Amino acid sequence: MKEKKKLVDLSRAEYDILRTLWNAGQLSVREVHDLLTETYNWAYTTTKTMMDRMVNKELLNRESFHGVFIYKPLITRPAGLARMVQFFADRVLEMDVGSVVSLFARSKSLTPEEIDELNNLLVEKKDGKK
Amino acid sequence: MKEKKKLVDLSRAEYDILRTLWNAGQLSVREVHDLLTETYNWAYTTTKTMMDRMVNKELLNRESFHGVFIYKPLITRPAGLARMVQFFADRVLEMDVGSVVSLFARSKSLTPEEIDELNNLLVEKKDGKK
DNA sequence: AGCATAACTACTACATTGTAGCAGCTATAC
DNA sequence: GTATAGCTGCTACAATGTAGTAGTTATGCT
Repeated sequence: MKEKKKLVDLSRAEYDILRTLWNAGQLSVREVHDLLTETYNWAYTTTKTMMDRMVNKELLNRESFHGVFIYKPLITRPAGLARMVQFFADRVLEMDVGSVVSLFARSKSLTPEEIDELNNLLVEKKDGKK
Repeated sequence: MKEKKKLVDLSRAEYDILRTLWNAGQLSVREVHDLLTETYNWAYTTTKTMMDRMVNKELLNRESFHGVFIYKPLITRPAGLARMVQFFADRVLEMDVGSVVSLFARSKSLTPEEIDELNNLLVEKKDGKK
């Protein structure tokens, strides 16, 4: 039996920060901030605080590169997605997660491997529950 | 021009409380608590606190009925859904809201009128944005 | 009728998240 | 070499998540 990886619960803000990092690979606070400024009208220090707390929670990792911190996600996109999809399927759409996951197949936003991973996480959760 | 109704941002917990009320029409704290106990393992007073704060925020209305408060939702289900759907479509699925709304047509969880209302709220938002 | 008990209510409290300012440090521009 | 701009650490305050306590009311039992 594989060790149980507990699914992370992400706030919407945390998810969006992770999202920019999943897309870009790694970014400075400034870069994340600029990318999110459309969505959240945060002060720069707000983005900073968020990201630093996420480092503490081990959602992000950071390394100093020539005097500036560069942040990387520590969880994969499917792992970050799993809870949100579960919630949305169960309680918003009130339909089976499978139907929702299949949407990802149509949007080009996840690779087949990622869809697999997502599916596993969701299935795993369903099993554990019952 | 109709007065602009600003879309509410609901936390997941608030949404779930509203959901039990949308289903039942009106309930006491105790009833909501019992229905949510599976999902959230809250203490009774937690449910109480949540619901009272929602009364202050005018998400719920309450009336004393024979000495016990009965709570009703003050916003409709489509109104409560709109933001969540928008977020999920835009940032999780990364596809057009329309595709997501159409899922509601297949799940029997919304009436056609509600789907219309939801669609209007979402379209309205899109217009305002651009 | 009179008290114990259970349930409900108001009030308070503490942790986390959302949001942001400030002060010190470094690099860069003159 | 000093002013400036950007980065960092630290602090703060409001809202949300989570819950305990104490007072009040209704109810059951004797």
